[in-house]
Amino acid sequence: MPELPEVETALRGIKPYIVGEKVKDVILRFPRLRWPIPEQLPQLIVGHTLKSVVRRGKYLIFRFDHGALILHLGMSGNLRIVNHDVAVKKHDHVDITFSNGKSLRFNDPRRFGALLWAENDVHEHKLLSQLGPEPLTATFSSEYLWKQTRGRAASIKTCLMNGRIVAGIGNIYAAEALFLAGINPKKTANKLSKLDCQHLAEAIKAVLKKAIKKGGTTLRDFADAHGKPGYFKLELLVYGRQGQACPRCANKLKTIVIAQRSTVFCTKCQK
DNA sequence: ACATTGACCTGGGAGC
DNA sequence: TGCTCCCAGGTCAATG
Repeated sequence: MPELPEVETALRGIKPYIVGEKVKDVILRFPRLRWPIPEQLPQLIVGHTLKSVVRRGKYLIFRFDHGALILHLGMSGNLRIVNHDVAVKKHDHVDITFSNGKSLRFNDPRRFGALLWAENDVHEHKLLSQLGPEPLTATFSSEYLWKQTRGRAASIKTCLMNGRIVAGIGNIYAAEALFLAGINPKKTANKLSKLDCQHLAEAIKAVLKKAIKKGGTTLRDFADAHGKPGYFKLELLVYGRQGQACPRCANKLKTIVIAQRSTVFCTKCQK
């Protein structure tokens, strides 16, 4: 389920049920995700109080006084809040049970997700230390995008999906933002004008804000903390709409492959 | 330093 | 119905 708006939606859904609660138990049913979940996780956090949960890019960080859990949903991960005695489903790999009787349940069919423990400063962790700025902060600006794209031979879409340049943007929102900005996804990053960068930075912020407001995009398996699906899908302008009419000029939307990911765009509106 | 590709997984849908 | 093939929201690690 996972680009920035979906992770943000998951965060908002789970936070009220678990922050300030003490961890009662950790159940590892299938600890082999992208990397093995540390076996000693129960000993590390049982009895400790969850102080806060924050998002960084597509990662969620669960802070304790003595360290933090880093969680990534991969391609198919999902978090639910359930009462501790609710029957498990297929691919419910981990439960973190809290003293209020609620469990945070991590389901991930494809197992590209991750759950790791970081001592000390979590932002110094290998997975987080190289991340670029959050796209919804002032640091991510037209000027920043201009500087980052100078000298880059990769396509602009590849750059948007590069977490070292900007965090949290994936295949859906890269396509949507490029459409909104009227930029061909295959355009060499270095060839973007200053005006392109301005339009693109604005488009990224606009599409992410709107998606968060709508509660993320549901393709097939994303649901919020209560199992309720997101509703943004109907409003996607280009993603998944290959062969259909461009919402702006009615030209037929085309698919190309960029960096092994399918990319939908309008050949007339996006130059 | 940057760009590209392979690899890791399961499940759903299309086509035969 | 059932099989095979293709595709899917990510991104690290290895290679050029």
